[in-house]
Amino acid sequence: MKKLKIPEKTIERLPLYLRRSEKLHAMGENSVTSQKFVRDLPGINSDNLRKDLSYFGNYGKKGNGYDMSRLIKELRNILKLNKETHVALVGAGNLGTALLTHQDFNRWGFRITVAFDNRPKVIGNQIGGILVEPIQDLESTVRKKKIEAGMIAVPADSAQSVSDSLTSAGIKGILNFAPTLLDVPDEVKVKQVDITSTLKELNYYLQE
Amino acid sequence: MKKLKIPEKTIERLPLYLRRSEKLHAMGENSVTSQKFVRDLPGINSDNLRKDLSYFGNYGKKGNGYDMSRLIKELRNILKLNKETHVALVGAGNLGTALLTHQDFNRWGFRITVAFDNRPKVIGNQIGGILVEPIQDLESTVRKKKIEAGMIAVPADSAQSVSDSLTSAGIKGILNFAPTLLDVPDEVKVKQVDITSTLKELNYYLQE
DNA sequence: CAGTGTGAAGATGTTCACAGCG
DNA sequence: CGCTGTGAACATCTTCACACTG
Repeated sequence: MKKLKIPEKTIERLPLYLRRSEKLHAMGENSVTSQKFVRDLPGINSDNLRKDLSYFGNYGKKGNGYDMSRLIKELRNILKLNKETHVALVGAGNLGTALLTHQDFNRWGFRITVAFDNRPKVIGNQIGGILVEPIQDLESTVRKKKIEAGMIAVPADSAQSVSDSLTSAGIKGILNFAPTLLDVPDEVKVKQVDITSTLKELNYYLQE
Repeated sequence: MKKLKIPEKTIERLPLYLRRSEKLHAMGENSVTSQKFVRDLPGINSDNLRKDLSYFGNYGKKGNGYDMSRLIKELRNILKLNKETHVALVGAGNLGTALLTHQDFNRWGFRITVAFDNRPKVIGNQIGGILVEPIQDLESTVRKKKIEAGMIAVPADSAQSVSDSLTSAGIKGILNFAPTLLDVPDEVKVKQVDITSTLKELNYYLQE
């Protein structure tokens, strides 16, 4: 087991491993070898799995495999999914609504605590049990409620200004759905979910 | 200029370059150096850009930079965005609705031509100008309308069966929003858009 | 002579192969 | 003796540095 400097690629695979562990656990499997584990995980082989896990500890039993309940616990722990993370949603349009009503987040400790929009028609609505507040209140509310992450689901041209408000309110992570590259301070981590770009990428492969 | 074996990472960046070229073009810039081009493209430097482009041709003028209108044309061409790609959407829930009403796709030649759902309440509705058809009709309609790509926005437990229908109807590319790893024939390219996984990944970086 | 295009060096990520433990 | 954990070999991707051209 090595400490520190864990490859980004490894981190990217951890949620996948967690999902797979839970599935195997639900199927009643207990001791699972790395070989068996990665069946159905396209593009990942047993070496990848073993090496990835080895960065964090010795979770396997030699000659046996990995104990699913143990692995689930370890992965949730590594990904810090045991504590609740409070998330702010900005932009309560179609996508924002989908996110607000997406029940799956809760299972993983993500709680969308507040939502903001700038359109009078939308402000004051309850969506998925969350009140949509005016964008002007963003900074003070985020600060007051100790929100840690933000999701940006606004049109491209306002994404940067929303991002600025979020970061100046002290947010440390942003999930950006707008097709814009955000300029943020170094200590803020941004993950881009750019559906149109992904579709373009897919398109490249579409016509051999 | 080299031919073939273009790195995946390069392909991933092309949509970004296209977006940036269009922005610069709109700003009236014409000849743009690689240095200037990559300002605002976080994580990408001028070497990346020049090398990436060099896989496809010599688009720059030495001592000058790149001509934006030329570059836009070349990139659209490489990504095959000049022809229309017909897309089927499966699952007309909140996310599906967001996708159906997402105008941005059209700009890039993606046309969602048909939508499917299995819930009687939803079937027959028009969303974003598209009629939601019963899932039973998927294979025949997809075949008849020569749909090339599918978007899966159904719950995790039905994603694989939808994927099977899509591929057996001859689809060559899938954008999967369900948190499931799809098992598809080799010739089918899948791109995963897994919001919860991305959020978990972000969460890892969130606490120091 | 500024800035592209590109081999070569360096960094990061993956696969191999096997020592060692249960 | 089977399977993990891990150095070492290999492959891919990024950065460097500079020859070359418009």
